[in-house]
Amino acid sequence: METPKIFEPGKIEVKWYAHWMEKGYFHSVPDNREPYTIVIPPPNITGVLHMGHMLNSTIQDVLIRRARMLGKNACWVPGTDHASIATEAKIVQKLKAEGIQKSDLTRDEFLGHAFKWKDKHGGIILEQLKKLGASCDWERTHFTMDKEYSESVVNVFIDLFNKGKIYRGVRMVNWDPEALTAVSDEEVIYKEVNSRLFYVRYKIDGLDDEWITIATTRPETILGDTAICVNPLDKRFIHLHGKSVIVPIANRIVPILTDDYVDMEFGTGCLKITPAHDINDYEIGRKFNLASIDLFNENGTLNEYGLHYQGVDRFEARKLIEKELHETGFLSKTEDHINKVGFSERTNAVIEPKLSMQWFVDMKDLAKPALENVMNNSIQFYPEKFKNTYRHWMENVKDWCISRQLWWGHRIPAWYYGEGVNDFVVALTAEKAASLAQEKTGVAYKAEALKQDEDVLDTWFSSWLWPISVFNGLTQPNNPEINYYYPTNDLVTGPDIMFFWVARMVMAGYEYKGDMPFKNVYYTGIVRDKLGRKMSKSLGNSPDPIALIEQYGADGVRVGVLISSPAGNDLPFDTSQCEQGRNFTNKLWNAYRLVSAWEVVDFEQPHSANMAIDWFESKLNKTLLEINDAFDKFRISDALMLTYKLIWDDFCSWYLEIIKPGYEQPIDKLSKEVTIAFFEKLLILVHPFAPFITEELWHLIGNDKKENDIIVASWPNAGKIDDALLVNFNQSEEVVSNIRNIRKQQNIANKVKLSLFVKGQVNGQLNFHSVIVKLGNLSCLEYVNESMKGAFSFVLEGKEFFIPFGEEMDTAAEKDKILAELEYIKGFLKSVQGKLSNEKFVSSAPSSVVESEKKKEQDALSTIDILTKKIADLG
RNA sequence: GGGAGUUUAGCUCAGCUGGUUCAGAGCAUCUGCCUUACAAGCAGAGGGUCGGGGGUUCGAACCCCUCAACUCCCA
Repeated sequence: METPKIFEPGKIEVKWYAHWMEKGYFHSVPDNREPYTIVIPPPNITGVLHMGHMLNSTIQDVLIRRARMLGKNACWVPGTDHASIATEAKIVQKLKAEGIQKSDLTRDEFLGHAFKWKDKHGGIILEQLKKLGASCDWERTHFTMDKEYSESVVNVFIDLFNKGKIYRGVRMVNWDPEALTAVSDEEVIYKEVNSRLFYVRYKIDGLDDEWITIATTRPETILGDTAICVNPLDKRFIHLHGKSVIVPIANRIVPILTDDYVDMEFGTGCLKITPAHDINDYEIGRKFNLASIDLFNENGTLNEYGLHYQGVDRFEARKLIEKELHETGFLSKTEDHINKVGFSERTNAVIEPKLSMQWFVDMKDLAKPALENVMNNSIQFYPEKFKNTYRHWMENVKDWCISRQLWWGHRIPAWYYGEGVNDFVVALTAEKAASLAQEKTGVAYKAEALKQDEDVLDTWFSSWLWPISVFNGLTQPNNPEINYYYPTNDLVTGPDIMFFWVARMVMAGYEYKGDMPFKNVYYTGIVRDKLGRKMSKSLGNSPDPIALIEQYGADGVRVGVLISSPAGNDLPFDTSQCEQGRNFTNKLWNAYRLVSAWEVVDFEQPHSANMAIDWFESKLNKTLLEINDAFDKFRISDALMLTYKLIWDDFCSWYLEIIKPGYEQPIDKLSKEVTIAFFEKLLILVHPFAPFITEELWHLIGNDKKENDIIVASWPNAGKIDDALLVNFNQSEEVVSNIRNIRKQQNIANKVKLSLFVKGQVNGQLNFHSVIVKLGNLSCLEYVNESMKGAFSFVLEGKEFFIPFGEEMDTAAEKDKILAELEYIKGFLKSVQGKLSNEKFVSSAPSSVVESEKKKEQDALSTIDILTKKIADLG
């Protein structure tokens, strides 16, 4: 049966993935090989594959596959994250659609629904990764809420609490009124918004018709004012020091304070203080011991302190209060104003600073080794520029709010035995808690009488243990697996989760393993669309990766996403890149078709083939070194491009064209064998990038019988490199290009054979004589002592090449061309001689540079000489 | 407001310690070709004051100053 002209990826992808799985190639167990470990950044359990995952996972798979071929024990641990806020929101939404309110359910009922849903829909993304070819060790798939994993998380909480690094307290936190939970500082995204600045008059208490005007962007919080504040140096207000004002609407009397925090330039220079609803006001409130009036319910509506606005949403209340202030004459004016507002990373709701009782991790000690070991490159960042960002965060790290008012997640193991703020103990089980409580108070408690904290932990409080817990390193310390695989080698992730995740894994690594969690962190860029916009579900500008795989093949897509994506740079993605990737796989396919069709006959190897083999061997070895180097530096795109060019240009366009016998002619045995051997090496080099087609070709090309698979083939070692030969071949390429160029310019058909004469070849033939004859389609290649008249010519490396004219050639055009060349070279000579006649250059430049300039001068002079003669010859 | 980074061909990017690897690559474009593995291809070609200005140097894409634009991080 005829091999199809076009590579069809669909069927073979399924076939080979199943084969690899069946053979257990992805599965790793500790042995005496060197381990190479990557833990996947666990995607949300509810997630579907998007372009970011594509990029990220392809890179990881490339690294893993190459490591496997290098003979390392490669282990890529997959898994998913429970993603508490996102998942809970999804489940709440889904229940709502079924007419069930979360508030109508008990915690256990809700979790029942959640787990059912997770079992049904969770982990779709892992199945999608398989389509991409990801060679994860699926037997090791973990989920951050697995039993043993959860145990680690809870135990870490208990441990940090016992070490005094976790505390509970009332603090100003970022409240998400939509998700109804506190979130960490990192989960708040600040954006500039167009808002308005409201100027509101407050009457001075005890004085007749004396007013002071404040400026605020949040008039709805007036009802929570417990002071106003001016700068002590502000002359405008000195007479008001010590006085009080009456808060409009609330009619409460509050003091005028002085503090240099107040910016005299901003607004009116007079600030209202609402300690419950602004972090800066909160600080001033603490300083002056002010009362805090919390105006809002958890969902962002006003509570009883909102008086007649009770139950109204905060933004609606802003409008209504503006109206009331206006009607009652308190509002003196409003101005347009741009300010920064915090939004929830998850729900996009406007964050409400809110005072509440939460759990925190004290980060100071944890940050120390985490900062140090990144700065001293024990842990390497690629690209290095992210070290700056990392350092800045670490040096200014704030305590981490880890409690979330949700149900989906790891429940905080704190147990309350009374109503007092400190009436709790922290323990794994209620029974343990009961005995601890007894120890603490001297009173006997029954386990059932204790009430467990209702909150769960921040998702990242579990994912920061990922590199340890996927090997059960906390529940079974020093087990053989953790000892073998930890620290892992490379982490591949986006810079957007450097603080959420990377930094905290480093902290947990040093705290619990006394060692780094990984040696290298490769930060990928963000995948953007052609217009430079971030790909997102809401914009609908993200192509469906699975559809892309179906269209271009998994290999094509993998090559497409990697071909222009250097570390840390954004990847402006366009499907044309997948097209390029697919074309590349097709090129490989057709190279195979050519080689496989050659019929072997035992006869002497042509000289040109012999030369091509010598050359390509050197070329391949040299490029292999470059590819290895690119990998070592995490320059994955470069490694791919080097591989791409080695195959497309060097192997297909040059090597195969030289080797290839004439139409329906057989090939000699040796050439075919060597070509197959080259092809196999090339397939190995492409395999990390394009696993499916390479496995297919590997078998088609003859490895089927040997029952070995390319996925476990050995990465080649670079053999000898003959640099002189490479240089020589380069020159021959140029000769051929020049011949082709003359053909093109003179409209000489490729089929017409030409004669080529060379002047200036001192000893015998050109190295690649036979190659030039073949690729130039020459009838003869001869060596002469005199310049030829009536011929096209070109000059390379001091040698003149002549192709005699046919009958009617345009000598005038040829002459113009040479004249232009002459002009150029004269200009060049002038600049070189300029340098050489500059005494300072000659005396201060290194001698090698001066020498090379002198050589340039000589070359230019002789070329000018040749060209001048040529013009004369043309008449 | 503070900090970091980027700016090189139409697009995406290389360019290491200032000097023949110095102006490069891939894609795109243009021109010939359905030449015998591949038109998802082959062969050629044209594209750049290296963001602007100034300086240091015998010599600057590279070092310094300055301006501009964009991006990211933090508050």
